[in-house]
Amino acid sequence: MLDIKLVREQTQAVKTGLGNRNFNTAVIDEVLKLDEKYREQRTRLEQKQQALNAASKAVGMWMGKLKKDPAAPVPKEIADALGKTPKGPDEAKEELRLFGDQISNIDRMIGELGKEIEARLQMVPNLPSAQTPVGKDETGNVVRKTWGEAPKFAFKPKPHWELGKHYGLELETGGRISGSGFPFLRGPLARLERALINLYIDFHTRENGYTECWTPFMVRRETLVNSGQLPKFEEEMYQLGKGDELYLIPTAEVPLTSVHADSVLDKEQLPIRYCAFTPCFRREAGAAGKDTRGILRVHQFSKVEMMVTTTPDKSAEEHETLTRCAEKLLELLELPYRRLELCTGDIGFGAARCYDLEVYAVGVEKWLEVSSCSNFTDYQARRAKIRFKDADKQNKLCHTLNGSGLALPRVMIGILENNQDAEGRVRLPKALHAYYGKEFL
RNA sequence: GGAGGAGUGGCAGAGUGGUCGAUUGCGGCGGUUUUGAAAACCGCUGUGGGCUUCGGCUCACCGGGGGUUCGAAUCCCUCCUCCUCCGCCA
Repeated sequence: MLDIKLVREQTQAVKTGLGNRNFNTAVIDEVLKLDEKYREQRTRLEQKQQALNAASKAVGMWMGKLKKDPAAPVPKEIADALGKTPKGPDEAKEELRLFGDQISNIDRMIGELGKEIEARLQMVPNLPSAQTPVGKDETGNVVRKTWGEAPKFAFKPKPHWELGKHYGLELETGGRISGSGFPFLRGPLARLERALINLYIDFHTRENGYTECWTPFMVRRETLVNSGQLPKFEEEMYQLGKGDELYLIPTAEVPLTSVHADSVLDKEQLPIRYCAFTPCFRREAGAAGKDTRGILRVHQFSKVEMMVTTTPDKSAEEHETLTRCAEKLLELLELPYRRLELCTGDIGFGAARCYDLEVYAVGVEKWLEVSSCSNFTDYQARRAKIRFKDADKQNKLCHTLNGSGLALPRVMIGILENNQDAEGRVRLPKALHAYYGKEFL
C-alpha cells in the first residue's frame, strides 16, 4: 500500500509513477478528496469526544459530591459539553446520552470514509523505482545480461512433452485425477522433482545464509492482503468453501511475508533471510491457451522461494544479492539464461523493481521465466505492519524482497530439452548427480 | 468433536464500572557516585491517527469485531489464538 501522506504531499510524482505503469490515476483524486473530508470530520469528532470525556468524568465526581451536599453546582464540563445547564444528574445523563449518539453517528460516518479510502488504496500498485525502465508493456523490458549458450544438435530437439513420456510425465493421469494443469509424475521425473527441491534448499541454506522454513499451504484472507495478492487478484486464487475461509497459497511469498506481520524487529536482526519449498496453486485465469502445452503453465507446481526482510538503505543491495542467488543455481544446473529487467508497464503489482530470469529451452524454442526477483520496498511492509526500531528509536517500515529460487516445472523443461541426445536419453547436470543418484534420467 | 482455563505496554505480571493509557518488577535510555567497571540511588521509557503559532494540544488503542452505560481493560455477545482434560484418528 502507498503512504497516504506521500499521496497527499507529492501527488504529481505519485501520479507520474503510476501513470508509467498504465494505472488510471483517477483513483488518486478520489482518494485525496475522501481523505480531505475524512480529516475534516475527524477533527470535528475529536472536539466532541473531548467534551464528552470531560463531562463523563465530571458526572462521577458530581454524583459523589451531591451525596454530601445536595446543592453542589453543575460542573462546568457538563454545561460546556451540552451547551446548557441541566437541572440534575438524571437530566445530565439523558442529555449526554443524546450527545453520545450524535458522536457515534459521526464516528460511523468516518469509519465508512476510512474504509472507502483503504479499499481504493489497496487497489493502487507500488510506485516503480527510479531505476525501473519506463515502458508500456513487455516489449519495454531490458535484457541486462545473458549467461551460457543454447546447445546445438545435429537432430531436431524434441519438446519436453514428448521426451517426458519416457520418464513419467503423465499429463492424462493428472487430468483424470484433478483436471488439466495438474501434472502427474511417475518414476524418474518424480525423483528429479525431489532432487531439485533438495538441491535448491541445500544451496540457499549452505551457501547463501537463508533459514529453511516450512509453511502452511493454506492461509487466511488477511495473509494474502498483507503481501498484496488480495483484494486485487481474487480470481487467481483457489479458495476453500464449506465454512473454511482459507485460500491455497499461490507462492511461499505469501506465508513468509506474514511471518513478521504486526511486529517491530530489532535492527540487529536484519536482514532476515528465509527460504521455503511449497507447492503453488494458481488458477491462471485469463491465460487459457497461452503457452500451456506440456508443463509450461500449470495450476499446481513446486517452487522454492527466497524472502528477505531488511532496512530501506540495504534493500537495493539485497535485491542484487538475491537475484544472484537464483542465477547461481541456474549456473549450477548448466542452464543458459538471461536476466530481464521489467519495465514500468510489465512490473508486478507490489514491486518497485523486478528482474525476471529466463531459461532458454531448445525443444519449445522459447525463453521460459523461472524466477522473478522483486524489491517491494515498503509496500508489503505497510500492509503487513512489518517495522524495525531505527537508531533514532523511531519505528520505521522494513523493506521486503522475494524471488523464486527456483520454480520447478520450467527448470525441468530446460533440463530435459537441453540435455537430450538423438536417442532421447537425458544426461543430468553434474550438480544433480548426487541428488538424483545417477547421471542419466 | 466434547468440557474447562487464559489472552493487558519489549518481557513478566497487577488491575472486575468512574481523574486508568493503565500499580509494580525486569529490561532499555539518561544522570549522580567511581581512576574505570559493578553496585546503589534519581529520572525517563508503548503504538497509531488528527491539529499545530512546532512549545505542544488532542483522539483512539488492554487478542479482533459488536453491544450495554453519562462513563468499560473491567459487564454482555461473537470471532480468533494459546493452554489443560476427555474422545477420535494419520
